[in-house]
Amino acid sequence: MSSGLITIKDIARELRISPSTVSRALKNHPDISEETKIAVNELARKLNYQPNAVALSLKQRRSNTIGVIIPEIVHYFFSSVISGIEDVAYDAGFNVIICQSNEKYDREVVNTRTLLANRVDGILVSISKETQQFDHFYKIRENEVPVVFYDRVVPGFEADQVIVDDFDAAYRATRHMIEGGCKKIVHFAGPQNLLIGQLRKEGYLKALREAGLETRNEWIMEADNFEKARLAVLNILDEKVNIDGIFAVNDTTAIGAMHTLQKRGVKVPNQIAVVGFSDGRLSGITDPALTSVDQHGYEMGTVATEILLKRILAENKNYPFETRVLNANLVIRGSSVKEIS
Amino acid sequence: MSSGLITIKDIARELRISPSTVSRALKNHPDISEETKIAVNELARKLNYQPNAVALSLKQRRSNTIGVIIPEIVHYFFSSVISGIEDVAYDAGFNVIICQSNEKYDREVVNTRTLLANRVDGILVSISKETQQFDHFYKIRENEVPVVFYDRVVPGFEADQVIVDDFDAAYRATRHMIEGGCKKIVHFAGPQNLLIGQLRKEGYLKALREAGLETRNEWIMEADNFEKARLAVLNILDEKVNIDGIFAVNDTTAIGAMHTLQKRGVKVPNQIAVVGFSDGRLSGITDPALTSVDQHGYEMGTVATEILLKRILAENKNYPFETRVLNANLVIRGSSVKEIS
DNA sequence: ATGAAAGCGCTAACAG
DNA sequence: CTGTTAGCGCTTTCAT
Repeated sequence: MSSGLITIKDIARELRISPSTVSRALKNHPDISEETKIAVNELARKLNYQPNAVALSLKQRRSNTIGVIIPEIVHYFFSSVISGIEDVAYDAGFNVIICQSNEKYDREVVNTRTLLANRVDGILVSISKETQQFDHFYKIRENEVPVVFYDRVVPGFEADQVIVDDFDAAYRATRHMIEGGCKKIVHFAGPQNLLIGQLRKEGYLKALREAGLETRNEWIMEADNFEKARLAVLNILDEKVNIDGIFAVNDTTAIGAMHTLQKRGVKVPNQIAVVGFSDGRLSGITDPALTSVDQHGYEMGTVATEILLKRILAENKNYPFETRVLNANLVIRGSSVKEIS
Repeated sequence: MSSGLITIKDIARELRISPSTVSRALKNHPDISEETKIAVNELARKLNYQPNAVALSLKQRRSNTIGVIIPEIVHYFFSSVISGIEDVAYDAGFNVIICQSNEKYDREVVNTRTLLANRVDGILVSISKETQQFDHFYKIRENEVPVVFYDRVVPGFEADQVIVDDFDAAYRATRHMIEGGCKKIVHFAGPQNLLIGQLRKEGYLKALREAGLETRNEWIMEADNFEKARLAVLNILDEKVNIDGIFAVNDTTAIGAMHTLQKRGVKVPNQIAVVGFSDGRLSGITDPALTSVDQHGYEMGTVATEILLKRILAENKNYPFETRVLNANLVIRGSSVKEIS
């Protein structure tokens, strides 16, 4: 923090008035005469006065800052969320402190400490893949700092939440594959300690059962990134597991699967259809383009921030928690549409 | 900011000692007896005391926060940069306030004001595509807040900088195309008010000239996104401009070009080779995979932050400015390698 | 070894 | 209409 910055006192001294008068003049307080108001504002502009937000925070016990804990910025979905958060916060005059957990529990815990120490007015969290213990969130609550979970929530933790209807989206995605003629669909699943991992799997299972199709435990493989998808596909091909569709828990995984299939000469979608989840920047540009579920990251960011700000600004914060479910639409592209043969 | 948070006073009251003693005990000051130290630390832990970083900032005139101005988070390159910034800042105990300019000059100006108001200890900036006027940066300097520019710098503004050798990278990329047999290469250029736009163009031109190839003004088109690339390609095809290579200022543009070419039945790379710049997540997954320049976003973030922290922590900040040039390596993939015919 | 007091920049209740 | 004062949470001289 530079020492060069002008304070209200500097203006007061120069104008031979008291700091409080300057303060009031600056906020256009009715008590102050036009004359002094003009003098003060003029000098303030001339000296390029910037009110010290830190002092304000301390005084008002309100930092006008919200904290964000995000698993990994370098994902189209998450960076879209941040973008949404940023835009809404910015319009409301709030700053955003970003903390990456890098999908690590330990780091997530430190992140919450940092944000509390910085007296953020509220926190937006999507939990890491590793997180299985939630004391740190209870600590936030004890400190009466509002939290909104987005996308990856803590099961059973009462709080505002913004999620996508993962269950339904996975169900519809799988049904789409079935309607397209798939009968033996495997699922590349996410970590089952994350609710979204469970829900996407359940949606997949529901669609299969509803259609009277076979479900098998071996058809559910934990694979949630490019490399794991590659290995899983190699395994499938080597073991000659007979399948005609892959529903992946996210796009990177789906793309990893598609690549490996194609490298091995398997035709997508005709031999094996592939569907992803998240609809990142990637989905449009593969060949064939990837069918995926649009998760509306930007919207999730805006909605979560609106909910958080509402609670921050509320007189009485004890109104019931809200769970907002965004609907995720299936974007059908080439990777799932088998050609008529 | 919640009122529930424990302060040093609460501890003092409970222990019937003075706040100053608590403060000292907490920082393990030699004057304090072991006894009280233990008592204080125990109670602090028990009450889950978190030092108020805001009060500290005010007192120490140092916020332990750095500000980041970034054009758009939703780009692989920029989000990688943030990731690098985050990691280094985090290790040094600094927070990161992110501001998106969304490529708008006005917003960038507001961003600088916000960061100054929040008394960040330093600022990392990559200027927006729109920015042509630089008063706001001079204002930062007047306030003696250190700035480091990364990737998109202000020409002529004396400051620490971290850049990629855009000129050389563009030169090498173009030469690679020439060596692969291209003779008529067009350039899809970025905004020429950005130094990187100019440098990439100049590198391209140098390679052509050096090889004794023709250069034409019509071969340089301003196209720096998917859509503009699409239109530019359509124009080329409709006008039957005879070319055999496209060097694009970034990957999105290159991919837009490739797609449109392929849709019109043009073979990439055999009829027209395509090379991008930035090496995002996208480049590996197109078909053919895109040859591109790896810009090392994460490294740029870490290096820029290290340089900034060094200056922030320096006793005397008046040592010469540093310009760090990261070398960008060309990643050769299928889109530029013509098959032997 | 501990406490009292001042001050970081700002606001607001209270007093004229 | 303006000034005085106290205080937000913390550190740091200066006393004791």
